[in-house]
Amino acid sequence: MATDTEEKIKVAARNVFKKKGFAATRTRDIAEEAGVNLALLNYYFKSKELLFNEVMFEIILDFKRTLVQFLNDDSLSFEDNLQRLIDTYTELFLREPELPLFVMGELRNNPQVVVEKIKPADLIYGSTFEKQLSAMLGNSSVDATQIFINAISMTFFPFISRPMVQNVCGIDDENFVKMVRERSRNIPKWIMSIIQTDIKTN
Amino acid sequence: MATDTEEKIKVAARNVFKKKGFAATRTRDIAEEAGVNLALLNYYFKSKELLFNEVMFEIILDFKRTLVQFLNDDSLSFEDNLQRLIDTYTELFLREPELPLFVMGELRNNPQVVVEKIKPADLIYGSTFEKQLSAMLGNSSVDATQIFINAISMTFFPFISRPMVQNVCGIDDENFVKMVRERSRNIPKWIMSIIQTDIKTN
DNA sequence: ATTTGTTTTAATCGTTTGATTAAAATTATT
DNA sequence: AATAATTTTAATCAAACGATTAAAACAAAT
Repeated sequence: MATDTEEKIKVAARNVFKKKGFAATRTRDIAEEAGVNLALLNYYFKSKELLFNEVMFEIILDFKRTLVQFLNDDSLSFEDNLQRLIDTYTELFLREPELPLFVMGELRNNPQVVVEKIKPADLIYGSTFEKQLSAMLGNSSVDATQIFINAISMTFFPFISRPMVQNVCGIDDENFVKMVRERSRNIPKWIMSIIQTDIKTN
Repeated sequence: MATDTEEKIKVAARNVFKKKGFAATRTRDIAEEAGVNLALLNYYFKSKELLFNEVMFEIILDFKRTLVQFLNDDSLSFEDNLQRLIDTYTELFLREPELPLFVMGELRNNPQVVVEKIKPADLIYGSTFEKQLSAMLGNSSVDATQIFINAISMTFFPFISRPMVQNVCGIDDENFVKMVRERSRNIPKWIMSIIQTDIKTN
C-alpha cells in the first residue's frame, strides 16, 4: 500500500520524466513538483534510476493497454475495431501529449526492455484484428503488417511532430485537437482505400 | 575556414548528440569520440550549449534540404515527385537512423526554434508539389495537407519506432532496410489510393 | 634565430547533482 | 503516557560535470 507521499512523488516523477526525459530531469525538480523533501525520493525509491524504471514501466503499460484492449473483439467488424483503436490512441495522446515521444525515446534508449514489455508481435499475431485484416487482404501482395504500420503511423506521427503540423496547417492548440479527431475518423477510411486498391491491383 | 580539430569535434559532437541528446551527452564523451583534449571544445566552441546549437542547426538543415529539393520540380508528375521525396528521406534515414527521433526531440524541447528554422508552411504553400496535389484533389472534402501528413507519417514513423517494427515483422537489421525500401516504393501508390477514393466519395 | 601568435595539454576550479546522514517530527504500539 | 517505529527535514557528502587556466608545444612572421 503506497503512502500518500510515495504516490505524490510518483505522479510528479511521471510528469517531469515524461516532459524532459531521464537525463534532463533533476531529482530536485521532481521533489519540488511533488512539494516534498528531496531525501524522500531516495527514502521511497532508493535511487533516481529505480524511480524512473517504476514510472517508465507504468507508462509503457498504459501505452500497451490500448492495444490489448481492442485487438481481440470479434463482435465488431475490422473497420470498427480499427476505428476504436485509433480513437483510443488519439484520445490518450490528447490527454498525455508527451506520451508518444517519450515511449519512442525509451524505445531508442532501451529497445530490448521496451519491446520485451510490450511484445507487439505476440499481441498482434493470432489476434482477432490480425485475422480480420488478413482475411480482408487475401493473397494480396502487401501483407497485413504493413497496413497496420500505416494505421499506427498516421495516428501517432502528428502528435510527435505536433509543432510542425500546427505550423503547416496554421492552427492553434484548440484546432489541433479538432484536426486529430477528424483524422481519427478518416484514417480507417484511408486504410480501407489502401486495402481495396491493393486487392484490385492483384 | 575550419581547423582539422574543429571539424573533428563537430563530427564527434554530431554523432554523440544525435544518439544521446543534449542532456545525456557529456562534453567528455565528445572529446573522447573526437580523440581530442577536453579543453579544445571550449577553445573552439565556447560552451557545450553553443556547440550543440551549431550542430543542431546543421542537422535541422540537412533535414530541411530534402524537402526543399523536391518540392518545386514541375518537370515531374505529382506521383513521381512524391516518390522522389519519400525515397530521399528513406535513404537519408537509412544513412542516419537517429535523425528523425533527434529532430522530433528537438521539436519538443525547442518548438519555436525548429519550426522557425524549417518553416514548413512557407516551403509547402505555393510549391509545385502542393499545387499538383491540390489540383488532383479538386474540391474533395479532405485537404492536401492531410494527404501530405499521411505520406510523411508513413515514411518517418517506421524509423522512429524501428525496434517495435522489427519485432512485429520479425526481421533483423538487414531486412529492415529491405522493408523500408519496399515501403518507400509502395507509399506513393497508397497515397494515390487515398486520394482517388476520397475524390470518388465526393 | 628570435620573437610573436596559435594550438594543445594537464591540472584544477566552482557548480550541480544524486545520494546519505543524523536529528527532529510524527505516528503507531503497548 | 511511555516507548518504539516510521516519516520528514536540513545539512552535507562525494562524484560528475562544464569550464578555466597557465604552461607547454608548435607554427608563423620578422
